[in-house]
Amino acid sequence: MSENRDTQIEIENHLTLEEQGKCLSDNVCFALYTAANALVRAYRPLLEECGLTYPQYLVMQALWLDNGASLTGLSQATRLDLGTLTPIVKRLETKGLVSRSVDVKDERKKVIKTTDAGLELKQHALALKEVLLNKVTLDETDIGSLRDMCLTVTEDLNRK
Amino acid sequence: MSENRDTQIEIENHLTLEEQGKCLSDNVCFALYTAANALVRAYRPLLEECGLTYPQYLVMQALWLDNGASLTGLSQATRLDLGTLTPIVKRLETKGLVSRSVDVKDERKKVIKTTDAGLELKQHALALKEVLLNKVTLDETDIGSLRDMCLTVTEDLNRK
DNA sequence: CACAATTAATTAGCGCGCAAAGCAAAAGAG
DNA sequence: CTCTTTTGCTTTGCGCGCTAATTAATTGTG
Repeated sequence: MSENRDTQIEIENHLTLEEQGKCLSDNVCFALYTAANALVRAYRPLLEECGLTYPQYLVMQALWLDNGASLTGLSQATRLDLGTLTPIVKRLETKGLVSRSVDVKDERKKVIKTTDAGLELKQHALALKEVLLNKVTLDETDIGSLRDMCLTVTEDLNRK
Repeated sequence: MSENRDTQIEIENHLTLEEQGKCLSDNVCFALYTAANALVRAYRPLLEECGLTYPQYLVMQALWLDNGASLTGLSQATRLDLGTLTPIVKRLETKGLVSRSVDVKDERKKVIKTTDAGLELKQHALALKEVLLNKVTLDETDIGSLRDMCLTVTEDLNRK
């Protein structure tokens, strides 16, 4: 029985090569990937009220916290690539939620500012977070450690 | 002091409308979204050895566990939309890793099978998971609860 | 001061991820 | 057996997310 248990541990810990479980759900990677997709999918109908997609919502949140940020600044805040960010911010500009101007001190930089309309969205949009979190059956403590573990994973994977 | 503490709790628990923190990292949603992006990004160079993207890798894993599945079956296993899955499987077919044939019992269904080349990838590809997990500083227990919480979130958000 | 190196942002290209619309095969209903 | 409904898959359109290549402004160097 002790040997049997050792074999189990061996399988669980690193010998996942051959039959690492009976379904994809046994993988953290799959679970993480799927949860993020589910998140965006669940947010979609809610954010539609504000005319935003989830990534656009992220950018707006970053601007509500730091209005007038540069694209590079937004890239660091949202952890989105510049090549991803440029078209997102352009779409926000088209919607009249954001203004893009050239930084007078450094003409390479753009200054992104929320318009009045963009600022008006803040209350409504941030309230949606509660709607979504209310669907989740995890308690506050678990939510907190889920967040922290995700941040750890992100940091670990971005290093090197 | 007691009143002060109540205010704090009020802010943390649901009054996130006004200043819910100083940065996006305070949000589970952002943390989850970002971790999934980091995951795919970190997997990219590793999976390149196999000529796979992460979603393609997911489909291959599903097939290694259940060869001959239908598209709908793969959709349930991978939790990916059919509209997402069709082009992915076609690309796998183009790469010679998968075959697509019509189910003789029900001509609406497609039977997706791994080719010999697709089966040969299994050992190499599944080993990459360890390479990636070794970068993560969380211990086995935390990885397990991260996985479980992600699965819970997915289930919660997919309901209704 | 000229000139290489760096930095900020844009663009093109590819592969998702999903909603919506469409189509053909199968199952149900009368 | 016809006719509606359902099921399985495909296609289109749009918005990411990122890599790689490009452009322009700034900084660093001799």
